[in-house]
Amino acid sequence: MDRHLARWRGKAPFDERVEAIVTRMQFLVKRFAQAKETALAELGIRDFEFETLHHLVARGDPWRATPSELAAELVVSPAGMTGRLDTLERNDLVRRIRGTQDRRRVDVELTDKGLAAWTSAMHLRAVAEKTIVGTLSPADQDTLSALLNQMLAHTESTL
Amino acid sequence: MDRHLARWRGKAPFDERVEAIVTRMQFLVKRFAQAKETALAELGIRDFEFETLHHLVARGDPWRATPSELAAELVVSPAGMTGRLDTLERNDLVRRIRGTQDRRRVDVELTDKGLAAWTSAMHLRAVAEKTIVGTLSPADQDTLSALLNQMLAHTESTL
DNA sequence: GACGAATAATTCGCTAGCGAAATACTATTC
DNA sequence: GAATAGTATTTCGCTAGCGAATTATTCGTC
Repeated sequence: MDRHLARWRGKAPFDERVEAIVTRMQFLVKRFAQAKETALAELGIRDFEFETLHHLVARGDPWRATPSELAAELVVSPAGMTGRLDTLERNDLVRRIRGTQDRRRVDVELTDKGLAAWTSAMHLRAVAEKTIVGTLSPADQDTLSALLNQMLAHTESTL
Repeated sequence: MDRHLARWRGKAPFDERVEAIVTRMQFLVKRFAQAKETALAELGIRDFEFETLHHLVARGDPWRATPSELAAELVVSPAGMTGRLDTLERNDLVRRIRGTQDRRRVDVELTDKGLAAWTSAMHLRAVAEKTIVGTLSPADQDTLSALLNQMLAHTESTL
C-alpha cells in the first residue's frame, strides 16, 4: 500500500500527507474488519451483529434503544438499520417492542441470548483489534486517539 | 459517538483505549466515504470508481495493472474487483486487454475518458478529505500518519 | 506428449446496505 | 373534529462486494 503512496511522491497534484492519512486509515479499517470477521466467525456471529449488540449493552440495563438511535450511533441509514434488526431478531439476539406512548417508535431490546453472544464475542473481537493497535505504546495510543478525536469533533460540528 | 465511549468508562471488560481508537477510525472512515461520495456525485462518479482510476494513474503511463494487482492494492476480493471492472468498462473508463504472453492475465488500461474523469474528480475528492484532516496542524498530521504507518507495517508483516 | 498442480479471472448465489417512497402515527393549528 | 406538517420505521428496487466454485491457461514433472 505504501508503494501506492510512493508513486506519487513529489508529483501528486494534491496534499500527499492528507492522502497518506486517509489511505492508511481506510486500509487499517479494512484490516480491522477482516480480523474481526475472522475472530467472530467461530462463534457464528458477524461483526455488524456484534457492533449492534455492543451499542445496546453500552446503554446498560434494560439494554434498549430505538432504531434511529442505533442508526445514528453506528452510521447506518434507517433502511440499513431495519435490515440489521431483521437479521438480529431472526437470530433471536434482540426483540422489537412497539412503543406504548408513541407507536411510531420501536424499542430494540437485547435478549438473554444476545447478551450471552455479546459476552462470548467481546473478548475475541478485542483481541483481534488489539493485535493491530497493540503495536503502539500506550503513550502513542493516547496521542493517536486524541488526534482522531480532534478530527471527529470537527465532523460532528458540521452536521 | 463519544457518548458511546463514555458509557463504558471505568467498567468495560476490555481495553478502552483500543476501543476508542478503532471506533473513532471506523467512524471517520465512514465520514470520509460520505464526504467523498457527496463531492463526487456532481461528476456522476462513485468513489470506488475514482479509487480504481486513481491506482491506475499512480502507475504512470501506460496506466495499466492486472485485476489481481488492483484487488490487492484496494483490499477487494477477486470477485469484487471483477465486478468493479465490469462497471468501469461499461462506463468506458477502462478497457480490458488480454495478456499476450499469459492469456490467463488481463491488463486493465485507463481510457482517455477515464483519465479525464480522474482529473476532474481528483480535486473535489481532495477537498472533501482535507476538510476533515485539515483540522490538524501539519505537525500533527505527520504524527498521525506515522502512527498509522506503524500499525500498517505490522498488518503487512502478518500477511 | 500427457498429466497434475497452480494461477488468473470470472461466474454464481447471496447479502448488507443504500436512496427514495410508502405507511403509520403524532403534534399543531384552525 | 378536521386538516396539515412532521416524525419513525418499513418497504421497494437496486448495487457493491463476498465466498466458493468454475473455466481457461500456464508450468513443471514424468
